[in-house]
Amino acid sequence: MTAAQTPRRGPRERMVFGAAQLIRRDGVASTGMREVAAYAQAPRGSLQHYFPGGKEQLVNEAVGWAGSYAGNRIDRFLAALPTPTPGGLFAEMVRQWTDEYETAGFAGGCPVAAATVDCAESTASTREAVAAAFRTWNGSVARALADMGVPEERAGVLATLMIGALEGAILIARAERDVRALTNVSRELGPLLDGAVHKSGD
Amino acid sequence: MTAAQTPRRGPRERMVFGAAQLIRRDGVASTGMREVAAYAQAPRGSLQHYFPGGKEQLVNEAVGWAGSYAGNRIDRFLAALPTPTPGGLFAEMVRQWTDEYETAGFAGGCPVAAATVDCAESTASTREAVAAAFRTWNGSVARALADMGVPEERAGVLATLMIGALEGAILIARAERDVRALTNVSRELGPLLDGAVHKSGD
DNA sequence: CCCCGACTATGACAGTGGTCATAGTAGCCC
DNA sequence: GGGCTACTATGACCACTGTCATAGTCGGGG
Repeated sequence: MTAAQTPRRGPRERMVFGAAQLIRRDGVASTGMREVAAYAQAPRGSLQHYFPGGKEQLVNEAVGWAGSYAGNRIDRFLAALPTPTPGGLFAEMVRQWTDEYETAGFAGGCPVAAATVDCAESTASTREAVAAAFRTWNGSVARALADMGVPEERAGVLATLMIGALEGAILIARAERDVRALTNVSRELGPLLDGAVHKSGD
Repeated sequence: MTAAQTPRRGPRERMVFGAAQLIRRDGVASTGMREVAAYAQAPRGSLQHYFPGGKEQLVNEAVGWAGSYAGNRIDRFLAALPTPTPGGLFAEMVRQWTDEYETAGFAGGCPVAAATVDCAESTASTREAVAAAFRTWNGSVARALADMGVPEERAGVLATLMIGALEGAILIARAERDVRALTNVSRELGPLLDGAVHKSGD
């Protein structure tokens, strides 16, 4: 999961990836450009070369990367599920985090959430990047739900519920250093989500 | 809701309150001590007098204040509800945020969430303060649910679900500058919460 | 060989942060 | 009044940030 473990990518992509990693751990403001370069094992001089827009551009790209990653992840979860159900998908989304927290500790949260908290009011372009990331993510989840038989108009709403509940649970889990909030939310929401399937006549 | 509007309190409390306000808007790292003093209309020299522990202490007290505030708020919501139900309480919790966002704009989020994102990994004492704040808040909600007839062992779990879903929805609403996520989560979770009442034989 | 573009390498700069040191004021008690 | 405590006031310090300027390296095409 660290940048050093994926040296195959070019330095530019490593820096975007590394920025996302550092942001989700320390927040946007506490993540320095020099730190990103060092973490990505990239030369400091490359920062201004690849990101002439400065930190703002780097952060926005990191957020965009995180949004795409989350979206793609949904498709992979779907493919891995033997019999896809909304609750099963949500359980997989949650499990990604419980797995990380149990094996790697509670160091990091969601980079999109971090960027929202730190930049929503101060940096307009980053706020838009965050909104776009949530949109991408939400779109993937909604599409997955629709494929499972959830009516179109409810798929988007439930996708937002899933993402929101997950983000909140991540927050609480990190604060408490306990995955309890994550497992709770998965168990409680599972039946509700499954109940939304195929009830078009509701 | 601003510090300037509540000049009755002493300077120390104004600074704690003001810190919470600034943190929830810009995050912990982007909130300066000088800025807090100016915002609270308190002398800069008082910072080191009242908070010898520095910024860490100020932030921790701000987080603690926010936790108590959120907890007390629950009791007031309960008192205001004609016929208290879990879903009704949750709707009130959500409405506090939709009201703020519709009248005052999307400038601020939850200070506890901001402190979690910015300090969970870097500052141990703040992480504990955040955990305590969530514990306080969760305790108030759980007690309210229990009073409404939710079995004790489920009250705590559902309280965490409510707080988590609310926090996540706040995040998304701020990113999108739209209360949609908040209203969605309230509508979707309401029936689920109400269904938990009085089912001790479940 | 030389030029040129892509990329790297550093040093400097101006701004800001939290914190400390020091001095000053106000009010109360003896 | 003297002295003590609570609080205020300000300037300085040092670490650090994002950004820029400048120069260097390297590889390929003319």
